[in-house]
Amino acid sequence: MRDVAKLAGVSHQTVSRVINDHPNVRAETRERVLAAMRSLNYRRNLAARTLATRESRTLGIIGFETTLFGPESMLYGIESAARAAGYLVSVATVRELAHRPVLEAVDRLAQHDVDGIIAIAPKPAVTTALTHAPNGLTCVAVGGAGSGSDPFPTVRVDNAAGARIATQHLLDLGHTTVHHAAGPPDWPEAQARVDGWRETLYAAGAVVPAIRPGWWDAAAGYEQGRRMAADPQVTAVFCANDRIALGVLRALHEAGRRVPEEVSVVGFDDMPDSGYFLPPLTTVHQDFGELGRRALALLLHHMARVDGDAPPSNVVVAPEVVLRSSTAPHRLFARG
Amino acid sequence: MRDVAKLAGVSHQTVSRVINDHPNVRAETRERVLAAMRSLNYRRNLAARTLATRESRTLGIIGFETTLFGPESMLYGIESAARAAGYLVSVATVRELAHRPVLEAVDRLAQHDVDGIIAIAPKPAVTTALTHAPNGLTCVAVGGAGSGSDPFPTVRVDNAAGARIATQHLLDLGHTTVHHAAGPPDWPEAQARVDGWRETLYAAGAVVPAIRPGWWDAAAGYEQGRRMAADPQVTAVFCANDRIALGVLRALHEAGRRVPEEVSVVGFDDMPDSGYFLPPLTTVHQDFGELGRRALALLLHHMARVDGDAPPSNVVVAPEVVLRSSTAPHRLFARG
DNA sequence: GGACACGTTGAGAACGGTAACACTCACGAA
DNA sequence: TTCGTGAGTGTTACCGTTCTCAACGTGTCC
Repeated sequence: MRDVAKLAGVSHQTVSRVINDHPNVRAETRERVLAAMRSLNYRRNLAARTLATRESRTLGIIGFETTLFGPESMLYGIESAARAAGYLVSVATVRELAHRPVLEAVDRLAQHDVDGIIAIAPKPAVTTALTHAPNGLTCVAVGGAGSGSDPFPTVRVDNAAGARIATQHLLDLGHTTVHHAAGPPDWPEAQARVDGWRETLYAAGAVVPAIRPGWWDAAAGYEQGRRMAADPQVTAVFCANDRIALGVLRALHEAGRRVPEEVSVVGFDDMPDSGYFLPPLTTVHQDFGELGRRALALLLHHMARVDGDAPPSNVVVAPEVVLRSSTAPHRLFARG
Repeated sequence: MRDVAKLAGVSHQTVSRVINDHPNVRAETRERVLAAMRSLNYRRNLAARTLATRESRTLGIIGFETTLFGPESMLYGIESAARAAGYLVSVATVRELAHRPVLEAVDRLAQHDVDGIIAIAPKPAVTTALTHAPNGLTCVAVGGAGSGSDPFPTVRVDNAAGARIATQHLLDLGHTTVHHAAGPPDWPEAQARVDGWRETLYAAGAVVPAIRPGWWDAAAGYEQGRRMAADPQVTAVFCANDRIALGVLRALHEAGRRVPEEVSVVGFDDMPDSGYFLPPLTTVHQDFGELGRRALALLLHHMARVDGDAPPSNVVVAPEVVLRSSTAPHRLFARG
C-alpha cells in the first residue's frame, strides 16, 4: 500500500479511502490511485484489515460429518451466495451432534475471527451449544423442527406440512391408511414428519399404525420394509426420506409385492436420482440450495442490524410433492 | 496480551514465547503466564499473528458446485484431518470447471491468506489454472487421471485399474464381451475407465463395443440403458459410476430384461446406498474419505519442505471391487 | 474582508501479535 | 581474574490496514 501511495503521490490514507470507496476523494486523485494499484498489481491484505476492523469477511459453517444428502447440498447454496456477498466460507464439521463438539467447532471458527456462523442444526444439542457462542457473534441455525422459541434466527423446511401432503396424497388415492417408515426418533425433523403424518391420519379418521424408528439410510429402510412387506394390510408407505424409501422398495420387491400396483410408496427429499428408482419415486421435494441461500440472507441481515435487538426471525420454506410412478390408487378403491 | 503480560509481571514477548512453546522460558515463569492467561481467558488473535508471520493456519479447498458424490465425501476427510493438524478449512466452489472460475477461486483463497490449497481437479482446466497460483502457495490436486507430468503433487484413484477389475470380473463370469455406459468424454477419470475397460477386452480378445458418452447421472444412464436393453447381444454392462448404473438398471427393468439373470451390471464408486439398488449393485469401491486424508497429508508435507524442490509426489489409491447381486454367470456359459 | 462550512488530504496512532536484537546473570574455562 | 557462552528476559521495530484528528484550500455568507 505504501508503494501505491508513493507511486500515486498521495498518502497511504488516501489509498485506503479509494479502496473503501470513501466519497471525499477527488475524481482525479482516485483515478491516479487506481492506476497505481493496477500497475503494481496491488491486493489489499485482509489480515491487516481484520486486525484493524475486527471484521474478517469470512463466515463459518458448522456441519455434520456424515454424508446425509441435505446438509451437503446446502453448502453450495450458502457458499455461492456468500461469494456474491463478498464473503469466504470456512467449514467446521462435528463428528457427533452433541454439545461439546459443537462448542469446539464454534470456538475454532471464533478463533479465526469469522463474522457470523450458520449452523446446520438438525438436533437441539446444536442449538443450545450455539447459545454459548461468544458475544457479538451472530448465529443462524438451519434445519431442525423449530420450536418457535429459538434464541436466534432459524431457517427450515416445514417438515410437518411435507408429511401432511404426502400422507394426504396417499389417502386421496383411496388407501384406508398409510404406514410410516420413520427416521431417527431423536431428530426433530423426523419427529415433525411423524407428527404431520399422524395428524393427517387422525383428521381422516384412519387407523394410525405403529412406527418403528430407524436411521436415515437404505439399510434402515430395508429393515422396516421387510416388516411391512410381510403384512398384507400394508398398501401405502410414507418414508421419512428417499434413502429409506430405496430400502423399502427393495424389501417390497424381494417379497414379491409390486409397487405401485399393490403398495404405494412416497419418499422425502427428492434426491437427484430418485426419479430413477424402481419405480421412479413419488416424493416430497426440499430445495436445499434455496434453504442455504435463505440462511445466508438471514445471517447477513442479522449481522447488519447491530443496533436494535430485532426478534429472531424464523424462515420456513414450504416443500412440495413431486408425483412420479411409485404411487397408484388402492386396488379395492380402483375396483369399487 | 498486554494485560496478560502485566498480570504475570513479564513482557509481552515472554507471553508470546509461552504461547509458542519456546524452550527458553523458565518453568516457573511459564506457569505464571499460563495462570494469567487462564484467569483473563486470553485467546491469541489469529489475524495479528497472520499479519506478522504471513501464516494463517487456514487451508483452502476448491470444489465443484454440483452434487457429485465423490467430491462431497472428500470434504469431510480433508476437514477432519485438517482439524487434527490445527488448520481451518475454507471452501471456494466453482460453477464450472474452467480456467477462469478456478483462477478466481484461487484468488479468493489467496486473498484470505490460505497457507495451501487442495483442488478437486477432475478436469485438466483446473490443474492448468492452478499453475498460475501466486508463488509460494502450495497446491495439491486430487482427482483426474494424472498424466505423470503434473506440475504439482496429486492424489487420485487408479481409475483404469478399477475399470480393469470390473471388466475382468464380468469376463470371468463367461460374458463374451462387456458393454460400457461411459461418463463424460472430457473428464479424464471417465476416459481412464474407458481405457481400462478397453484394454481388458483387447487382452481377452473380446469385441470392443461402441460407447456413447453421457453425463454422470442416472438420467444419462437411463438413456444408455435403453439402447443396450434393445440389443439382445448385451449381457454385461460396466457403468462409469453408480448413478449411471441406477439409470441402466431402470432401463433394463422396463425392457423386461432381468438383472443379473439376463444382464450383469457393475458400477463404480460404491455410494452408501448402492447395496440397496434393485438388485444390490456390484461395484468398484473408492474410499473418498481416505483420498481426502491423503491429499491433506501430501499438502502438509509439501508445505513443510520449503527448502528443497522435492519432485511432486503422486499418490495413487487402489480401488477394489465389491461383489453384490447385480452380476451372474453368462447364461450360455452357465448352461455349457 | 473575515468567519465559517465543507471537501480534500496527510500525519500519527492504533490493532495484537512476532522477529531481531540487546541485555543480564550464572557458570565454567583459560 | 577475565572472558566467552547460553539461558532467560525485555526493548524496539515491524506486519499492512483503518481510525482519529488536524491542516489546508476554496467558496459562501454576512
